[in-house]
Amino acid sequence: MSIIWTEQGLDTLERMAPEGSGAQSVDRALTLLSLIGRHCEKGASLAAIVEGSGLNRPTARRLVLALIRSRLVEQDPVTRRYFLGEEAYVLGVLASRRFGFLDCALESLASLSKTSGDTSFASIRRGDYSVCLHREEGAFPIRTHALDPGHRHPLGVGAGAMAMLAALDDAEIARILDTNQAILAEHYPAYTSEAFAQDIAFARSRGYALNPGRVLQNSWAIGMAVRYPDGHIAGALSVAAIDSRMGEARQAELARDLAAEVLKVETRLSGRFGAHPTTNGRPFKTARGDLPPQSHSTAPSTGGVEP
Amino acid sequence: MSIIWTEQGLDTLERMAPEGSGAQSVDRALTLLSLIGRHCEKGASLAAIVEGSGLNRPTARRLVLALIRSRLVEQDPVTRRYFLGEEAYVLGVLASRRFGFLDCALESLASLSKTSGDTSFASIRRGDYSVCLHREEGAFPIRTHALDPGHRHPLGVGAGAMAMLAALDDAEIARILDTNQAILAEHYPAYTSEAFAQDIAFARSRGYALNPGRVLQNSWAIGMAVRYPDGHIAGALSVAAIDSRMGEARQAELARDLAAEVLKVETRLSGRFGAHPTTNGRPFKTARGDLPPQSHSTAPSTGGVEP
DNA sequence: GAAAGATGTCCATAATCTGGACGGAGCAGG
DNA sequence: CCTGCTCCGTCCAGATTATGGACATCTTTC
Repeated sequence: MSIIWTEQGLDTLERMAPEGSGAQSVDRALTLLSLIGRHCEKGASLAAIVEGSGLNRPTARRLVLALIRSRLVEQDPVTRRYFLGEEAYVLGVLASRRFGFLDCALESLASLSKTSGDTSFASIRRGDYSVCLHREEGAFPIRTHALDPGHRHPLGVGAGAMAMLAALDDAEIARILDTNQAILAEHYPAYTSEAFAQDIAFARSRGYALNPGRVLQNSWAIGMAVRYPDGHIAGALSVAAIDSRMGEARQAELARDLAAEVLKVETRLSGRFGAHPTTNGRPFKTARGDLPPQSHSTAPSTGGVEP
Repeated sequence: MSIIWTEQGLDTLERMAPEGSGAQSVDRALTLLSLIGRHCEKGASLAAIVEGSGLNRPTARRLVLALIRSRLVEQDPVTRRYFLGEEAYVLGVLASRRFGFLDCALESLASLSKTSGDTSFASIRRGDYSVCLHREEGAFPIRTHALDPGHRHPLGVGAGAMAMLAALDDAEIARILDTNQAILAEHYPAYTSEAFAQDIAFARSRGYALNPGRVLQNSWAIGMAVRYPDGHIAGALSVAAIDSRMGEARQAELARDLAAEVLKVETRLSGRFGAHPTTNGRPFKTARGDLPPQSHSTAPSTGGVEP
């Protein structure tokens, strides 16, 4: 009925292990971890994990037990459902010294939702996907719950994700769309190549991305990308509302607010990561989608430090 | 020379796997993850990882590669050092819906450091250890850097950790001290059984824990535990200063401020987790130190929901 | 500029993980 | 109260997987 793809499935496993590079159980376990993260609100049942991972029950359970031993995952003793654990929180806090996008964005989301009355989101790119980190509700009573924290959509699907996609160069866009081809065709019929081309062109000319109800009918949204001081993309902010609240005029208005907040977030990021030009105070780009299992001397692409 | 135990070693591995419960590479990999988390500031070299884990290089590298594949870890292409990756940040954000201690504490840390001029910390309990999540510097020029984010000390070592320890019941305290015995003897000679008994008694009678320079000479601190609405411990706040700024009078003064901020944090936590009495809006206690590899019906101890 | 110190890699051996099959808990209905 | 169903957790022989000593390479040091 809905086009949404919440209980998203066994995509990652297949594509992930580039090729016999050892430690496969670890790969599988971490896939499960990510999967459990997506169900962070209500927890993941073992069945859901099995279903979502393509593994079989015993294997999944053994791996999840390992995650529990490390406290990355907890199991509700009564519901038997699996949740992210305390260690995940701790690691996140420690990692946020290098990836503080959400920290810098929260305030702006609050402001956006307050002035607009609609719901705003922060998303980041993770490989060829976009993950929602936070949803800030607005006061307007009709709210679209198309996107929950933890949910993941292919890059380009949704306003924030489209803003991030449109900010990339054409070659990479092509690669990403190609990689996600199968999933797009299966779960997001509204996102044809033409739709992508159109949305990308729109985003580039207008400066903001628009999702004209492609994921969920009547649920429109606009989004803008946020960049680290060095220019690479930190994430995106977006605001969603029902279509009747997204006419041309209001789009322009929201886009103005959005732009202002994006600037603020970038300023905060800059204050936090831009100050250490020589040291490693900010994330370096990693290899992208694939990851040819290391090549000592063939990583000049971006460098970790200054140009 | 220093008593501090920063580059802490191969303790976890040995004790962790309760006994042949499968998925051992996952255990090892996640131990490495935690280890890398401890070096979050400057990154971990492969040598440090090898040293710290007790594994050998090839194995460590293979496991770290698996972590990199999952984006939980990144490697600086030039330094070759390993850092926590973006996925760790994402998971942390998602987990923080259930463990938002630091979110609720940050503001109070800022306030504490501002009014006192000294450095304040937020720590949480992780098993039989205490992990520092955040350090907020004060204005006073002489600062002790005894505790960095990511650092881990046995429960009871340091003011915050002692506050959490003293809040537990005697049986559990005994178990914890017993578990940590070897590490304490080796790395924290100042923490004798008598010292513990004394500090615990002090904390319980005064309402705040005091570290009279036991970790680092002249570096004193006071700490107080913070609780979730259901009474179980969320973490601790602490303030550290050189001994000359920790006389009885100032202790009392700081303790008063600390108590006020602890109350605020607990109020925030309550607003965030207390509101959902029936649903799973807050973390449930997990099994403690060990974790007898699951026992379906023998987990009535704490229950996940309401009494 | 050569030694020392790290990092990354290979491959035969040995231990580990896999997954079909089984037992049990909780629940709805007759 | 029992039956049927679903979901969860566990076991064990077979097969795939990980292990770590030894080697190659790059970087730093004296």
